[in-house]
Amino acid sequence: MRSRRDDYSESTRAALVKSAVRLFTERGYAGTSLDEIAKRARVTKGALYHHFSGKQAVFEAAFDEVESDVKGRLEKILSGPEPPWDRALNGLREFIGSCLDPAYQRLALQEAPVVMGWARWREAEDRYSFGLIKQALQDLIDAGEVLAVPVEVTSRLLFGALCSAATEIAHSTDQRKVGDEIEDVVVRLLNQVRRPAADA
Amino acid sequence: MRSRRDDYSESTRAALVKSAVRLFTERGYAGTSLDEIAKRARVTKGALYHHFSGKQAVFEAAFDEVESDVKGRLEKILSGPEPPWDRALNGLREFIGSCLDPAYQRLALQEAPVVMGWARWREAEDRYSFGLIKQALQDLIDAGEVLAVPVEVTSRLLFGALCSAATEIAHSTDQRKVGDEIEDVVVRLLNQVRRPAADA
DNA sequence: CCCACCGCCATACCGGTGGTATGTTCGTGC
DNA sequence: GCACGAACATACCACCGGTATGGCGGTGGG
Repeated sequence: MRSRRDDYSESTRAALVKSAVRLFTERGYAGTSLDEIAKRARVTKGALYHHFSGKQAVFEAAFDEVESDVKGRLEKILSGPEPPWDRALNGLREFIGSCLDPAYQRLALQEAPVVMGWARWREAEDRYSFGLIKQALQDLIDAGEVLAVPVEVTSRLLFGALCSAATEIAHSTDQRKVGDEIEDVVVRLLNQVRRPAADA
Repeated sequence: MRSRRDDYSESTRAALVKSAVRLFTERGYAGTSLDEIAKRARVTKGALYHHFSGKQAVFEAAFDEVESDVKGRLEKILSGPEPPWDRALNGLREFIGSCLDPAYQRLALQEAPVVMGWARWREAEDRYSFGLIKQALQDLIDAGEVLAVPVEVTSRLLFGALCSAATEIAHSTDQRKVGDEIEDVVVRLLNQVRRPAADA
């Protein structure tokens, strides 16, 4: 049976992750010390090293935390009852919205490739947002909604474009305007590759 | 008149920058110490701190070095005698090729936003490759080659897509194949936004 | 009910690194 | 040829990631 100590342990671990997400978001990976992370979780570095193997492991836990959130929201939309094209468009908006979250932006998109190494980051992304985008594109092709394209590279292009654009939105003073412009351009491009036969 | 000491000074500074580019490319910003950079340039940390204000300044010098190379090659192509559309396509290929250089990829595209901070990186990029891409797109619009689109966000989308794609190429085993696929998809997309009237 | 055990966490300490302060050499201009 | 200062070298400090060790308390067997 689940003991009382297990509750305590999981609680402190969660507190450490939460603290890490916040500090990494605010000051970046290099700018935050393990002592700060531990302090904000009201423990010491000893506790931190009991739950994690090192600073990188703490970062990856924070990374998983943030990515899981976004993945959850995206999955809900992409598996909805609407027609494939609409689901894809809604998912697009949701993803752009997620990129505006400072935590997701800095942790998952900016620092993760540097901290975890590109290969490991790419591997992880396959299980998270990028994987979902790729799946959505594949579904569109299977449903005959868009022309056949190399899925891997095309979704990579789309992913990179969206991340870059979302960062631009997040830092602009008039987020609404820039966001609309980007959505407009992307949708226009997507409509170009849409199968004429499948037109509404 | 230019003294002998000025020659010496510039020489060691150049050696430091060259050393920094190499080590930052191989081991990343966090993974290389100033002592290593100095040692490879056959000086000590004291010399390094005489020429640069700190580690960040060394990185930015290395960043400028790498970016200047790419910018030089791109400018040559984009200001050539060919018609605008061909210049743009050639520039595109050249940029993708540049992204395959490990130094440009890791320093300028991956680590720079993290090390310099996104705002400062963006500012710098406006004067380098991104600025050229934006200019090239503007030229295409001015020449009536492509439909009018919001230049800022569109070039941002394009830039992000290309960087992401190029990284994918660089890490793939069959670079030729992936590279061709990407170029194919991008060109196909570009042809979609091309003004019908300007068709060859 | 008690006690031995061990997971959970705290404390103390080390090596390395970015940064600073100070010393030393040597080319340069008067 | 001499004083001056730029161009470096050396010595040192503070901080941080990581490790080793100590101790407290919940847990389970008798």
